[in-house]
Amino acid sequence: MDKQQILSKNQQIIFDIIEKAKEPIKAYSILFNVQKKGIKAPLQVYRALDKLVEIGKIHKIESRNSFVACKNSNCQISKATAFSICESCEEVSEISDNKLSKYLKSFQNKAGMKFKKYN
Amino acid sequence: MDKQQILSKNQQIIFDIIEKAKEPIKAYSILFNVQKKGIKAPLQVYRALDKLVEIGKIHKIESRNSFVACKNSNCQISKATAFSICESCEEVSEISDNKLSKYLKSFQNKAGMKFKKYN
DNA sequence: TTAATTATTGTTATATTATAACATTATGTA
DNA sequence: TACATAATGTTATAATATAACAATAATTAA
Repeated sequence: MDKQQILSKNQQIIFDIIEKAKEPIKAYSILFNVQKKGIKAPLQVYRALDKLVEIGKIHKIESRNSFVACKNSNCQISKATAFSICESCEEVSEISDNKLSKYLKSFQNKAGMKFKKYN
Repeated sequence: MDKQQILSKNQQIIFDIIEKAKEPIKAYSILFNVQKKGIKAPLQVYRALDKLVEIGKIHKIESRNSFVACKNSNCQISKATAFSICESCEEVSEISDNKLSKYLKSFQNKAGMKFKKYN
């Protein structure tokens, strides 16, 4: 059972934006989206992002400087998290813990594509 | 057999710096180091870095915005590359292709430490 | 329930990382 | 040689992230 973390005002606003987004979203893009809600400065966004990453509600895609909501409902911070990123369409998807080792062992997905990079 | 790539002047200068460095090194730190050799602008550094990554001579550690020389002598671009990063001392080491799957399967190294993140 | 502590917020300025745009020179190839 | 491609040089600017300081809200201990 995950202990349910209560988010602060800014954290909740910013988490909602990230969760609604169809794809990884950048800090300054988030900032643009929340200005109507009174969040005006980059630091307000970055602080919320730091916290959300820390408690495992979101992940940072380092190679994209972007953030996504965690899709593995039972994702614990201590578990390994990995993302596959399509080189042509840039689609990013979180790989669940079970799939992870399979993916990495075979280096190949169902469509026969091989992975070059893990970020 | 790897086809030996001949590096251009700037590429060679910048690769030498990275190879000599004991740890991952940042673009602007490289810039500082090569100014005595006539490389003055960030773009000159970034262009060389891009090329060196492309041909597999160096890797970018995305989460650190840093660059390291490839330590796997037979490392091919298409192969998976992974780094372990110590959370306390920040030491970064490249994991060779063979070790990779072992590391990821067991999620544990010889000292009994488990990994939280793969960047 | 006050006092002390910790987390969160607000704000301005600035540091760090990376690319756009344009002009020139060198290198490889038909 | 002529043509194409890769590499270089330079100025300006875009994009990403943090420092430093002040104030307020929430939590915990006495």
